[in-house]
Amino acid sequence: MTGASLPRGAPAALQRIAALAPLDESALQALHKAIDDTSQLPARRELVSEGREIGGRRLILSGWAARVRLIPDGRRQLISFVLPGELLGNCGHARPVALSNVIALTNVTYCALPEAAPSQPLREAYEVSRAMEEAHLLAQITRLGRLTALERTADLLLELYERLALCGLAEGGRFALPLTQEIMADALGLTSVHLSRTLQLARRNGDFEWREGQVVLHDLEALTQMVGRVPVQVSCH
Amino acid sequence: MTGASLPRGAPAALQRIAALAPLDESALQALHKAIDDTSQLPARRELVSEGREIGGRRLILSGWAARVRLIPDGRRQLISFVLPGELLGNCGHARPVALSNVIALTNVTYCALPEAAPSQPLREAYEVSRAMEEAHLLAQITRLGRLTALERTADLLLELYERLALCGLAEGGRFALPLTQEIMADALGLTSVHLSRTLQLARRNGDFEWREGQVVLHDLEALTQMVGRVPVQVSCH
DNA sequence: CGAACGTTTGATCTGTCTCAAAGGTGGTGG
DNA sequence: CCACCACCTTTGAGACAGATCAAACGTTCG
Repeated sequence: MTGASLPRGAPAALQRIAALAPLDESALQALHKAIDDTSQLPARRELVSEGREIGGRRLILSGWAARVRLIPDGRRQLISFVLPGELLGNCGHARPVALSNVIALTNVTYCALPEAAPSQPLREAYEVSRAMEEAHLLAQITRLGRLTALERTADLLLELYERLALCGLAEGGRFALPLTQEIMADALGLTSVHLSRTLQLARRNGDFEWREGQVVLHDLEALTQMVGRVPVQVSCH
Repeated sequence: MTGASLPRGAPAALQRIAALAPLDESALQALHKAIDDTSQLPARRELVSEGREIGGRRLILSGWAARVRLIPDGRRQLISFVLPGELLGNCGHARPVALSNVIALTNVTYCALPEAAPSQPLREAYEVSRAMEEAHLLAQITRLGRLTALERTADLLLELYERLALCGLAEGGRFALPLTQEIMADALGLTSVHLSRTLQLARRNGDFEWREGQVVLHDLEALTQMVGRVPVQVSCH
């Protein structure tokens, strides 16, 4: 088994995986073994490219990535973020093809994940992770389709907060958001100019702040109420 | 095995399933058996309700359904359509919870589907269907986030055309669209008033028409080009 | 015939985009 | 250590897509 020091980000990522499904000793062992062999990718580089065969399942250990769709005329839509503890290439069928590009938004550390035989606890964790991914896509759809700029922004920040909290990267309404406003705008279906104004409005309202890479959500309850948000729940035990 | 007459819609639905993955004799047999026992649901009734445990995998044999998200203040976003040959409750983990409501938009015929053991060809079909569903969600996100009203409408109609064509319900740029403009507007993130005007614009342009439940896409190539659409591809054989 | 429902039309309002320029800020090289 | 450059954020003014509110117009159906 691995020595005392895990790679950067590994504990956080493991925390999330372990929370998805109860893992037995052999599953944990397999994960530790996988994490022994990590890779790095600098910001702006592609992790996955649309239309190409998917390499295999990977786990993000640290850093932010995003699924991106490009429109021929230059417009760009960010489909979803991929955070530490979350998976890439988590498909079930043979020879899957990537449905979108995935790019590193910051420097990213990741590792390959082992295949899991059916009925192994690891398989269950993969499946639950996949269901959560779907839940995030649904949330993104309602954001873009029916919320105003302010609501969209608040809702997305709340979602990111909840997701980061799962691996201990957010707490007390605060977390690090290492992105430019332009990227965030592409996720929200807004222009960066309008996002800038929206953020100012939120500050004036006292709803939330995002400055110098740090987000502060002043009142989680109130914000959740304001955007009519329901927390993600994917399975019942 | 079943007699000569299959339930309404069954051949179309089977056509799509069989195209997803090569099915062996026993898989086809299992499907036929499942289809022997169909259920009906009238329009506007709920097939699945958000937050409740999912019953099991179901196959739509005929009619249209939709996944819907409701916002407390009355706004409504239609996440995706569920068409004949497509699946409901197609999840992989234990005790899954519904992530959205699903309502019947027209009268719907459906049947329960059997569990498929891993490595059974049926399992592969389920997985491919699931990947396609994800592809449709991504498409919906880019539509809502980055396309104009006219582009959104054209893009969605093209998608529906392709999906319906998979089970022989669309051909030559034409298909039946048995919905109200209001429902379509909820899918497109528009108001029904604006959709009405957008449809008129499309008619004037000669791009496409939708009257009395019938859609005509005049030039599939040109339309596809116009909205920068890439056809859905989910796996490579 | 009237009621319910869906579509169309008109007038007006507003949220967000567009284009352009001015400020920061951090990094790099001289 | 400063000057410069690249990149990000902010500000301003104006344009436009789409929302809103209201009413008229068709259908269909009891």
